[in-house]
Amino acid sequence: MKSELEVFAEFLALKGMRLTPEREAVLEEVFAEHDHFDIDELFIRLRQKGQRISRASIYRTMPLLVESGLVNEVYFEDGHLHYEHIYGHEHHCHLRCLGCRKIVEFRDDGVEEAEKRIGQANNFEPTGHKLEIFGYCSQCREKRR
Amino acid sequence: MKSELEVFAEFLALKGMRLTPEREAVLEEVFAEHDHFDIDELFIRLRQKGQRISRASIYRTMPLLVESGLVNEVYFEDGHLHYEHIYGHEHHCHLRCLGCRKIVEFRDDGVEEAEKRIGQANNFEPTGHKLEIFGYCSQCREKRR
DNA sequence: AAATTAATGAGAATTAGTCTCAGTCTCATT
DNA sequence: AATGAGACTGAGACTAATTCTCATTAATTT
Repeated sequence: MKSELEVFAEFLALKGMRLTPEREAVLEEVFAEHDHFDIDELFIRLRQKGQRISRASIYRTMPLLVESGLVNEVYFEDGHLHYEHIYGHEHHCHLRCLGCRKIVEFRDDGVEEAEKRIGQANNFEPTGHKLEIFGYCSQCREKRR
Repeated sequence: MKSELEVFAEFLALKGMRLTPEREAVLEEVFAEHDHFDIDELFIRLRQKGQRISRASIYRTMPLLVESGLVNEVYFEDGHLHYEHIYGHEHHCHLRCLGCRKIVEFRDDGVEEAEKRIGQANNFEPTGHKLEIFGYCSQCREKRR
């Protein structure tokens, strides 16, 4: 399997774009931790590691990472977008606890099938889906009693 | 079945808040058309109907409508949130065409079951879900050939 | 009616994200 | 090694969505 760097390099090459140190730094940091993140977090993490990168470059790089299929926009909350890296991970969706805001990833074959079924029923050719289930985790359920 | 106005009035009363003419106008306009909308559209529609309401009041009212379960945040796009009224409608999710941006509503029992199943598997008590399926509608599929 | 409380509009403030532009870097060609 | 074309960068100006402030108004309670 190709490394994310290879994937990104090929993607950029195909678009006649360059793999610059800044883009590489963003890519690396995005894959450095397995957690959802937002632009500001990424900026701060990069700065802490001594990278001298501007916010503008991060904002410019993110859509490229999304377009190349390495990264996903997970949700919009607190007034800004949140991302996750997805390359190298099986497709998954999210459970979100309305109490503590914890997020749990899950995988479910039924949902994959539903995508196909619903696509057919509506004459759509599905390319993917995003499912969020809201609710309360066991701890928060306890507290609510 | 209660009217949306009754639902909203009860919700507000429960929170010690008032059902003002402005809040009522927003509520009414939200249910006046069955279509997704954003704040600005709503503001313009209200103005066109002669309502003298400020954007601030609309922004203040929307979270109340969402919290009371009458309205849903559908998605974040073009830099702002889009809403739909849901009270009185069966729960549904959305197919989104990546070509023409058309949105089609669908209902699927399998997804409802998946919600329960996934909740149980992860020790969550689900209260709802949001599923978006991305893809291409038949027209856009043609064009892409 | 007075006091209290909630809500409003207007516009200032904030914030995420985009855009501009002058200077830099890369790379293919001389 | 120098050149030129394009791609890329950072800094900060800009835009647009949303929130906040505050003086005023409206409703409710006393």
